[in-house]
Amino acid sequence: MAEKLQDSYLAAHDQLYRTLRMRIMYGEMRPGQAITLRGVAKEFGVSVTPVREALKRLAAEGALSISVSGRFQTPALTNDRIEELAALRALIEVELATRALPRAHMALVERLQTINNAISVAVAKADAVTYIRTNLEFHRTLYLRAQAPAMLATVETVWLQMGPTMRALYGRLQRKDPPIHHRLILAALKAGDEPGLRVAVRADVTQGLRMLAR
Amino acid sequence: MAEKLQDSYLAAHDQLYRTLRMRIMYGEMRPGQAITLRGVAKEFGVSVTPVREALKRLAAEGALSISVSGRFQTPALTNDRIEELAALRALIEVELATRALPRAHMALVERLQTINNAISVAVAKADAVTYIRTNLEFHRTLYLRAQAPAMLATVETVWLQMGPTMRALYGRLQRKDPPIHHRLILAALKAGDEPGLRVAVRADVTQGLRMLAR
DNA sequence: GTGGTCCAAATGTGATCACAAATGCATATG
DNA sequence: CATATGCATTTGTGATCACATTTGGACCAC
Repeated sequence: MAEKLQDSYLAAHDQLYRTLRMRIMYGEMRPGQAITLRGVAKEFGVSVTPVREALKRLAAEGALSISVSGRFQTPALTNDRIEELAALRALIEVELATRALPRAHMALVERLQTINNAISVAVAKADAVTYIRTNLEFHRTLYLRAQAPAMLATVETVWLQMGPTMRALYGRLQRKDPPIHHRLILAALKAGDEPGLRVAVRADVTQGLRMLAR
Repeated sequence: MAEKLQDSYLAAHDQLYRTLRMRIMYGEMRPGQAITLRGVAKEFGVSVTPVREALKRLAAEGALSISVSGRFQTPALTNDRIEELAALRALIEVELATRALPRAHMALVERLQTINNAISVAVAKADAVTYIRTNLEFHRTLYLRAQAPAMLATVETVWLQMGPTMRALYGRLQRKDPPIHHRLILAALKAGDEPGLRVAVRADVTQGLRMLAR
């Protein structure tokens, strides 16, 4: 099976998948950017076989779209699709936060605050990729406490689909302030305030949507 | 690209994907059943290359699980995982039904009633596969009216993951009656009763869960 | 200049092969 | 009879090749 001795070793197609997935989810690619089998194969020094698997997998998750002739590119989402994905985020993430709440102890809140500081730094530097990555890390860290792997996987797929678009939106946004809703989330977690937490998460998730609908 | 002239032609790996996906979603395979590249390749008269793509794609969607040594098999879900997937169904399908409600005219209700009759026939014959397929067709027909393709795709992925388990559950269930909740859904659609529709959909989706938790 | 034609390069697809690891069963051993 | 050993088979992975289609642009006609 071409696997080496160490457990940490990953098959080539899996390594490719993870690397490309991060690039897409964290906004390192523009919407509509083309990807070719031989281009990726050359960049990573492998043949087209593992690249095909990685790209097909990403396409199956909606991270890439396939043209009628089989070409791969990052998706350029319509406004309707963005609204739908944001609604999905709201539905699932509110549930995940609710399930995490009874397990959210002080140590978790402190970790979230640390991540939030990193988000503020990224905002100050206008570093879009770091902003997106740390922002998603904030959410993922909270939701991991929900002990709901299927829900988390589903919402990560949604994040993946929105990656390139979020990057493009960030450029238009010109953020200057650290995320206000994250503070509301942290306050609700500390207070054990479930209704407040649900409102705060929903607001945070749908916040970026409003500036789009102008 | 090895495609023929007609638009209806599909690439081999896509044809494989759709066929296997239907087998899994509609409960034609038992939980834990093994699938091999060469076995599928031989059955369909193709090489392993397109089979690999189809199986990897199904695995990416959670329809198949991969052992540490790379073997494919249908997933055997834990009770926790089943509860989680049912909760996901409830979240998303209630939203889809709500979005479909204002567009649900009489013609749609009549189509749903026709499908419901087919479900009753399948129940009477104790035909598990037909029951699962027509039951999902009932839901899909309603949700198509919601004009929310991303949500529909997400919930179909959940159905896919539950396929083999639903079949196993059906064997234990020994259904004798046509689905009572579907009648409640139809009544709520006719009356334009959104709260009633939400309750009915949620009950229908989580119904099968209770007999599992015994 | 505009639109059409043709051809070379680029691209995805599927088959085949070599390889390494895992599997499973027969055989041996206590 | 139970357990361990060894070996042939099975299995997934990745590289390579041939092929058909698509793409892009140069070239030409009007």
